[in-house]
Amino acid sequence: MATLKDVAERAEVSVSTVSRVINKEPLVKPGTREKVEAAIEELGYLPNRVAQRLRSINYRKKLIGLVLPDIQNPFYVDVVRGVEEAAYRQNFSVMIGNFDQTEEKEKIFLEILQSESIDGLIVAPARGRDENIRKVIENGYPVVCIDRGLVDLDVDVVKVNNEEGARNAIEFLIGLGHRRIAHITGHPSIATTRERVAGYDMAMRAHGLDIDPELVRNSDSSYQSGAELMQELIDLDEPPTAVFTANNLLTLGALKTIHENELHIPEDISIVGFDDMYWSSSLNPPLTAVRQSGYDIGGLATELLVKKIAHPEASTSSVVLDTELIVRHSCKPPRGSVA
Amino acid sequence: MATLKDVAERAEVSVSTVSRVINKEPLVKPGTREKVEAAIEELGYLPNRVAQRLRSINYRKKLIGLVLPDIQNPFYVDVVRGVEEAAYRQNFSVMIGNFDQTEEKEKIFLEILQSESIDGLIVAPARGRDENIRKVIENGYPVVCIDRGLVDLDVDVVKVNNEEGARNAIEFLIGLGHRRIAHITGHPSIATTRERVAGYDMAMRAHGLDIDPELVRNSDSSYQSGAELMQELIDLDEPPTAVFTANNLLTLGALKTIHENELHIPEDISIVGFDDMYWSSSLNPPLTAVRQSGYDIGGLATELLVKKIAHPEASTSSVVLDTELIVRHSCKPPRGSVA
DNA sequence: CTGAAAGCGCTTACAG
DNA sequence: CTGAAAGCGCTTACAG
Repeated sequence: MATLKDVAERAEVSVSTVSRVINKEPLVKPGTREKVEAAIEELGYLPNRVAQRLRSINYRKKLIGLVLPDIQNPFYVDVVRGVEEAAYRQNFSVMIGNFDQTEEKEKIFLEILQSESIDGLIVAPARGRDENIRKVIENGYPVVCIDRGLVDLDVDVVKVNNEEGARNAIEFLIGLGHRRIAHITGHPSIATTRERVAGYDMAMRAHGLDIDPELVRNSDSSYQSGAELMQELIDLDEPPTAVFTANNLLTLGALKTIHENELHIPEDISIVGFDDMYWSSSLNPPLTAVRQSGYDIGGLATELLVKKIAHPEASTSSVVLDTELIVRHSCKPPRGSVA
Repeated sequence: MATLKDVAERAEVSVSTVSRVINKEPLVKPGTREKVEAAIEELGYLPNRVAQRLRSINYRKKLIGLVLPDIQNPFYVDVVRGVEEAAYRQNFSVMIGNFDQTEEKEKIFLEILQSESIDGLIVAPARGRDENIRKVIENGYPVVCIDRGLVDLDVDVVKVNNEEGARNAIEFLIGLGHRRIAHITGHPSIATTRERVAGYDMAMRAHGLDIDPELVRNSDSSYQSGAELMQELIDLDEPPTAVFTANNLLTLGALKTIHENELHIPEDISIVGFDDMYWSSSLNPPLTAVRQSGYDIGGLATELLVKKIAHPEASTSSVVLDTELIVRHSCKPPRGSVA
């Protein structure tokens, strides 16, 4: 591939000059600029970003890292799209690591990304207290967290109002007449889990409903555990009339179990899931869900990060977006209710 | 962050020696190696991959590019996982580009990846005749295609036997007694589309069934068109009793329309989709599907690419994997049939 | 407005 | 077995 030097020779100028036109610096005589641009065109020259990155000072490496817990979760796919879009718009490349919920893989990715000399990092921390990420921050990299923050560290974070989202879902169910409302939640060490549980508690208490600990079940946030916990709920002496699932994967897992048990939604049981999917209407019946836009979260996180890269001294800021309850057809009043 | 030089000073050796231990070259005295390793440990040194990449000869840059048409399609998510897994196992980083089915974005990504000086590229071409990819190959980059090849170029490809997969699906439906079987296909310029249509044709003819052109409908492979084409099919004077959808997104779109029309699966209409999903059992009823493993395809493609990077002169090879028909509950004999 | 020179953090012959 | 030196393709002061 053609190099800077090739272009310089062709245009009969120095490499410094070529570098200047590539970087759109103003102090180049128009005629010179044209000669150089012609040479670039003729040679099909593409700047070597690796060399640029090596030579550049910190905030111009034009590479950000994105580290995600689970790329199989459609929510994070939306995040990827949002980040990519925003990053490429500002001429940043993005390197993605998916760590399948294991801290070991998270650590490896974080090291690789630092080795790749990123300008900064967008990450959804595995746990609220995340040593791996703390180390990255100590190494001086700008970091913005998405979806959830870090308990003991002051970082930028872009997230959604989980408590309110959960509360709205539960109040919707209560409004329909449900009293025995179950909640299948994620891993308790994840901040979003605790916030969603808090929203559940708050709505229940606000309506004078007791919280039956049997109805609130933990898991590791996976499809598999959504399926298992739903079965436990169904097997209860007094099963719930409605269930609120704390994420995409849990929802899908619960749905599988409900169908296997030949229970009908919403007649036998109502369900509302946290996280909407573009194909929620393809489920039968169409799913009522709490929508958070992964695309927007990813986009905002990227913009925040890019700003932070340019001004590392700026104080941390956090963005909290609202959720939206999308009512479709997976809920109705419980049997025998007069609502 | 600590550099090679820092480590060298600390260990009181030259940078050459440190470089040798990092690269696991054999000719280092054990004692020296230990001193260096201790220094690396103490400083928390991580090699700068950008510098390594810049300095390295071609096949040691340790970076591959992955360019995908649509990361919202769960099949490609599986591909990503397969590629990542295999790549990191061999100490390669991977940079991902998602081009949302547009040739313009594909071109941009391809340029970025070349600028990042990748060792090679894994790509699912947008179209059978893809000028963007041809250019990359001409620039001398090893390329392996997944899912579909290039019509006029001899490239390595890892794919699935689409014709057979489609044929199996249709024969299953015919075996159930269906005669009016519709096929919602992807964009005709994509090779997989044509192969799947060929499988459909073959099965129909083999059983002496006429192919009603009204029942075979094209689209751009998206969720939206799956939904629209399904509606057209339903609105036919003599609607099909079964439908075969050519990919994930098309299946989900068709499902949405079927539910909106309050048609029951499988009583009113049977459906089998190309592409299985880990949550196919969460659909109601659980979906019968032709399974192809994106994970395996991604993994194999990566191994092939890594080999090709090491031996660019090797002749092209292609791997064709088998599909598997996963029978669940979305199909049954048509009404009034005696099967 | 333009060029010569240094240097980013490494690897790779070349000597010894 | 180890070190000094060149160089990957750029950017960035420094002169002019």
